[in-house]
Amino acid sequence: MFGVYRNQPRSRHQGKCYGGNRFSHFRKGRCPNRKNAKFIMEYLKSELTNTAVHAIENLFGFRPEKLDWQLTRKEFSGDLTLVVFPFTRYSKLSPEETGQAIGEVMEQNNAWVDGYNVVKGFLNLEISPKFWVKSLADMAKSNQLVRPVSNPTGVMVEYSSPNTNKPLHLGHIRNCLLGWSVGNLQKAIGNNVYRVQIINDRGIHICKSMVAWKLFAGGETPENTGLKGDHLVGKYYVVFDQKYREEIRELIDKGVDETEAKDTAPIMVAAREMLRKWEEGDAEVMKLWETMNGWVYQGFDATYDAMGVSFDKNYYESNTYKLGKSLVEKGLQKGVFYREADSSVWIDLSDVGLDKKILLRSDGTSVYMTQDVGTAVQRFEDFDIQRLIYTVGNEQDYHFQVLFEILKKLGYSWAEGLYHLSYGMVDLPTGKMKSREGTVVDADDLIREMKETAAAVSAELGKTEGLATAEKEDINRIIGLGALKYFILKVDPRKRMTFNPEDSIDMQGNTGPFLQYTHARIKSLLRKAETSPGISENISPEKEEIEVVKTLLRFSDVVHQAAEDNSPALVANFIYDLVKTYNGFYQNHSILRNENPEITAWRLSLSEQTARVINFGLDLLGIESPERM
RNA sequence: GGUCCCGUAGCUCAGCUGGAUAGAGCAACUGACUUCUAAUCAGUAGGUCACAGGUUCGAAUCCUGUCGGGAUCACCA
Repeated sequence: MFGVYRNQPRSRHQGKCYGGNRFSHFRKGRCPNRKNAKFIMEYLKSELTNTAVHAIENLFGFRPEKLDWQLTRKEFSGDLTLVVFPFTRYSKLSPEETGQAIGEVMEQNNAWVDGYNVVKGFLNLEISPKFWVKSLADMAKSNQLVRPVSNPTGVMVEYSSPNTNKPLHLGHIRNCLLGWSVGNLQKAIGNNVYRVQIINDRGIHICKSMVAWKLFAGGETPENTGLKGDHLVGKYYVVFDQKYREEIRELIDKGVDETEAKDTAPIMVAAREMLRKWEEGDAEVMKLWETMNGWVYQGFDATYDAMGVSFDKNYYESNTYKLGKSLVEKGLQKGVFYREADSSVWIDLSDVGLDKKILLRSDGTSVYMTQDVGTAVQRFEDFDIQRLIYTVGNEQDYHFQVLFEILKKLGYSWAEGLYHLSYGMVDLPTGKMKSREGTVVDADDLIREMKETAAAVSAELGKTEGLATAEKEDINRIIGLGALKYFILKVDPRKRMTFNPEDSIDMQGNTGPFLQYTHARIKSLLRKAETSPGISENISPEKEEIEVVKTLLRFSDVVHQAAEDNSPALVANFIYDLVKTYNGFYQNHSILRNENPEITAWRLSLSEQTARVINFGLDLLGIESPERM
């Protein structure tokens, strides 16, 4: 049976880095209630909807099911726009006349509507400045920025899930940042979140590292070399591969054919023997295995810590790989599975457009799928959860399609709550990352380089002069990581993305540091202010200020949408929008140097709420907001 | 070959249940720091939304097909 290990077994996370898709049957099915799909302040919308529905009913004798509201585009005057095309068949009027008729009634009947104009089939309503002033005041008073869901559920998020034979790389970074942020999003809307990973700690890959270490390391340890544990083990995985290829070449030179050479190279034979002993529970092998995995976990912990991600529970494949066998028995009895003549067990999913899939080998052992069936059941027993989100690259789309289908057929009601957060590869300009060609971007290296870049930019701009070294370093860490995380998270998860290690990640424009900078600048403003932020009824806000309020009011809906779509990118793009809008205001209006203290107080309040939303939003992405930079 | 994902400015990306003249950043060019942090702001230039049909008052968005890129279809994980 060992002959089947032709290559390193793949894990949840492979050497390649990964683009998601949204094919999931469940994606569309599970959220029929999409009334919040438009990021428009609910309150105003519902107020206006009532008025508009009445107006349409009285005018045209027909009651619309729902209205199409959108924020008025900048090039037109007005704040909110109602699309009236759908009503023309009832009004028997032109789109312009229809809009005029509705607009007139709305202006008369709704206190928030100050005026209106109609362009083609678009009714643009002008909302009273009082509304925006009131909204900001409400926001400043409220202690929550995101409306909680009415019935919270338990949500488990799985991410990272590495192999234990080499360090984490850029692909894991995307995976971890996505998983972490998706967990944050669920939490933000009020769900209970459990974060887990499944660690592929057994199998031929770790045996390769073990064999190579035993043969060539001369007793090297993380302690006596100063190497991070995961890098040390990864080093010997590379050594194994080099040695293995040497041996194959030698055998081929002696006239052995290639297939046989690959099969009989002594170091590979030794690795297989080690795996066999591991499966028997051989004491010496187990001890080495535990030691080397221990090194790896220490290394992983350091990287997770640097990334700012953590887990509530780790699952280990050495514990779970036999799970699921008893469930197969159950499935056989129910007739969900069937047994072939050679006694292997299968499921036929051709009724749902999928193939046949094996669940037990003819020798009775589990496969990846069996294990995942077992682990899923285990997790729903371990935790009070209704949903389980797997953050795994899109190369495993098919696997999860089959997995979810199997669990449904086994009759688990929670199977409807399974979701594969399928994300795209991270490519290099030259194509895929390949460990053999040494083009893998190491996570630790990348994080370190980002901090160095931040330090260099900081020094060049002279921004942190006069601060203590420790504080400078902390700021550089926050900015460097912010740049990296935002760079990755602003992209739609399911799309593949290109990363060029030659260009360092930018710190200007649509970047993490730009958002952080805006936050730091507001904080500085608030420190310097002699007036406290506050709201006066008499304020008549400027155009730029209203734009900021409008943007702030979208936040809750954006977070809900992002949680529903499992897309941190929506939050990232929103914060960028907010910051652009705020900076437009900041650059054009003086805040502290203002003769009217009421205006200063209002602008400080606007700024304070903006900083609050930036801070909260960045936190959802796992990005810290510096007080100064 | 079957199935699935992707294709928007030179580059990296937005564009939400179909809505107005498809938007940002980078790179290029022009302007704004004795004034709250210029890691900023304002502006110029840059597009047959891969292509062809269809549905619709209206399509980058939905449907069909074609082309291009990728993934997957193991008694591997």
